[in-house]
This record gives sequence, C-alpha cells and structure tokens, in this order.
Amino acid sequence: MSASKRDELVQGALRAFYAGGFHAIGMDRLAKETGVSKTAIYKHFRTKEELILATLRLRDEQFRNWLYRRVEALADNPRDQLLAIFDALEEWFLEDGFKSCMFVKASSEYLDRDDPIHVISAEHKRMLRSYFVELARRAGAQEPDELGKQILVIKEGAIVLAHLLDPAEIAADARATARIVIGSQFPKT
Amino acid sequence: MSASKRDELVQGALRAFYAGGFHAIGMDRLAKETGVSKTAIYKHFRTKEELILATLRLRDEQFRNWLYRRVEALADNPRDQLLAIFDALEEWFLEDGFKSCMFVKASSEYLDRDDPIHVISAEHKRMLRSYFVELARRAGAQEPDELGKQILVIKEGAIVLAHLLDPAEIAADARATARIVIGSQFPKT
DNA sequence: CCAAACATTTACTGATCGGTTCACCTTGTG
DNA sequence: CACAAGGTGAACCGATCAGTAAATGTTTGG
Repeated sequence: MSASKRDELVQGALRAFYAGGFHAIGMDRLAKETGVSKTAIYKHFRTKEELILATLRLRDEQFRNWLYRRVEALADNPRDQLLAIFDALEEWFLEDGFKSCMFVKASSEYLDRDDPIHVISAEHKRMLRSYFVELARRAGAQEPDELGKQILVIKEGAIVLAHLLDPAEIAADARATARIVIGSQFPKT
Repeated sequence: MSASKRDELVQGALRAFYAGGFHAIGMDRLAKETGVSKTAIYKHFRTKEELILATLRLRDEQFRNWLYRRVEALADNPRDQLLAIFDALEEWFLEDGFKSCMFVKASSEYLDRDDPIHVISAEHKRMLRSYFVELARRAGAQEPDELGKQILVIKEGAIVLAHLLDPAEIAADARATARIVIGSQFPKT
C-alpha cells in the first residue's frame, strides 16, 4: 500500500469512527467505506486498536492545527485570542456533522485509565491545556496557569453540551463564562 | 418477574453499562452479571435499547437526588450552594469506580440527535440546568439564567476532564472557575 | 517475454452480537 | 393434590465481530 493510500485509510477511518463510534464501526464496514481492502488494512495495522490510535493521532494534529490557526486569524493579541477560542469553537459546533469531541468519545468507549486509547486522549487534553496556559502567560494574566486550566474546563463543557443542547446557545454561554474568568485576571488598576 | 427483581436487573445493568460501556456489554454478559436470566430480561424489556433507557431513567433520578441532597448538606444558603456543587462533584470524582458521566457516555455511543438515548441524555442536562438556574435565582444573582447556564458548562467540563486528567486538580479548577462567575453576579456595591 | 512482487477479492475462522424458543423447575394458592 | 405464574438454563437463530488464508489479478523489473 502506498503512503497516500495509507493516509486515505486513516482519514476515512477517522471520518467513520467520528460519525459512528468505535465499537459500532466494524472492520468490514470500514473496508467498504474507505475503499481499502481488509487485507490491506491489516498489512499496515496489526489490530483495530492500532488503527484507532493512528486515527486519534491524526485527529489530534488536525484539531490543534485548526484551532491554533483559527484563533490567530480571529484575534491579533493573546488576550483576545483567549476569547477567540470560543468563536472558533462556535464555528465548529455549527458545522454539518459536528458530533462532539473525538477524544471524549474515545475515552467514553475505552474507559480504563491505562488503555492506550484513553492515554492518548488524556495527552491531547494536556496539550490543549499547555496551549491555553501559554496564551494566558503571553496575555499577561496574573495567574496564567489557573486561567489556562479554567479555559480548558469551559472548553470541554462547551463541546459536550453543544452535542446535546443548542450549539449556538452553548457557545454563547461558554464565551460569556470565558470572558468573566479572563477579565478576573486583569484587574482594572 | 417480581418488581424487586426488575429493580435488581436495572440496577445491575446500570452498574455494568457504567463500568463497561453500552456496546461493549452484551445481553449474555448482562444476564450473568445481574443474575437475571436472559429470558426474564426480555419478559420486561422488548429490546436492549429499552433496557438502556430504563437504566438512564434510574441514573437520572439517582444522580439528581444525590446532587440535590449533597448540596443542601454542604451549604445552607443558595449562593454557597452554587459553589458547593463543586465540592459534591469532587467527592464523586474521588470515589472508586468513577468513570465520567453516564449521559455523556450514552450520547457518545448513540450519536444521532433523535435517538431516544440521546434525547433522554439531553433532557437530563436540561433538568440540571433548570436546577442551577433556580439556585442562582434564589441566590439573588443579577442574571440567574446566565449564571445557571455557566455553572452547567463548568460542571460538564469538570466531569469529562476528571475522567481523563487528575480528578482532584480538575475539581479545584472547576471550583475556582465557578467562584469567579458566581462572584461576578454579586457586585460589591 | 517471463517471472517475482505486490495488491485485491473472496471465503473462511471461532466468537459474540441481539433476540427467541423450549423444556424444566420452583413457588404460592385453591 | 393440582395448577398457574414466574422463573431458570441451554440450545438455537441469522448476523456480525476481529482477524486470517488462499486464490486471483496487476504491476514491475530483468
């Protein structure tokens, strides 16, 4: 299988798993939907779990890249960028086919804390947290560590709720929450 | 099947689904773990989905009852109770066998917005939101609707993250976030 | 032009899926 | 005692699960 064919497979698997769930999508259906034969799939991935891990790695890269770029495009200074996170999220929530966070779903199906799928999901969240903390630091927040962690909590709540309730309303709620905690880090002296 | 036997079944199914996931737990295993024969299960529930819905209804009642009582025990006025939500959550996070929110997991496996399982999960979140809004109103918040919705966002983020990262740390982050948004509703005149 | 190398389809494995059927066993009640 | 009611375990259904093997192209190199 060529490298590009492998990419197609992982990308197709990502789409299928995201839309349908990990247990719910079998390998036969995956082969049919991606156009890659089951034999070929097992040439590159020894187990379904390995394929899932590859899709999660791709998703991590995709999502963080998208978020970083989108935030940079929406605001030009760190403090506004902290708030712009939630404008970017709203765009995502309103996209066709939005179905919550891939990593929340993964850790919902693979519940054990030392399951590799769970571990990689936790790592994704830690990387986002580092990014938020760094933004808070560059913005000159009084306690960048605290602010970054608070932004992460708000962001995760927003994603989960956007999947269950009204996405636009939840995005507004999250943005309002973020605005308050960001404001609290910059006392009007 | 006696009514108590039925309760045992639903309670046992709740435990099994919570610990293992909905797709991952089959009906044979469920029969073995609950001590109720498959035949008897299908006497009371026509499909697995109906059993899942029954467990979710039980979980909704259990969880909200627990939260309401715990919050009342931890604080004696509405404003402190809003913050006490997060003390109660921390207790839950630190329990053995904590594995995130049953409804988040349910909606992670049954992704369609009009799937009955998804619908009942959304309803659970709406009821919690009503409770938070009512607490905010009784506390005399300037905008109880906004505050209640913000508390919900923080609470959902906390639960999801507590399952992935350090539960005690996440509880502290959520509590700090809540303290700020609550404080913003009571200007020091 | 032929053969080695690779990819694809098809068929298969044993296990498990949700759900049904059946023969049996234990109750409490008349 | 007889007889339902309510339960059991086990066998069974067709479908699907993750994963494998073999046969059949299709490409490539000498």
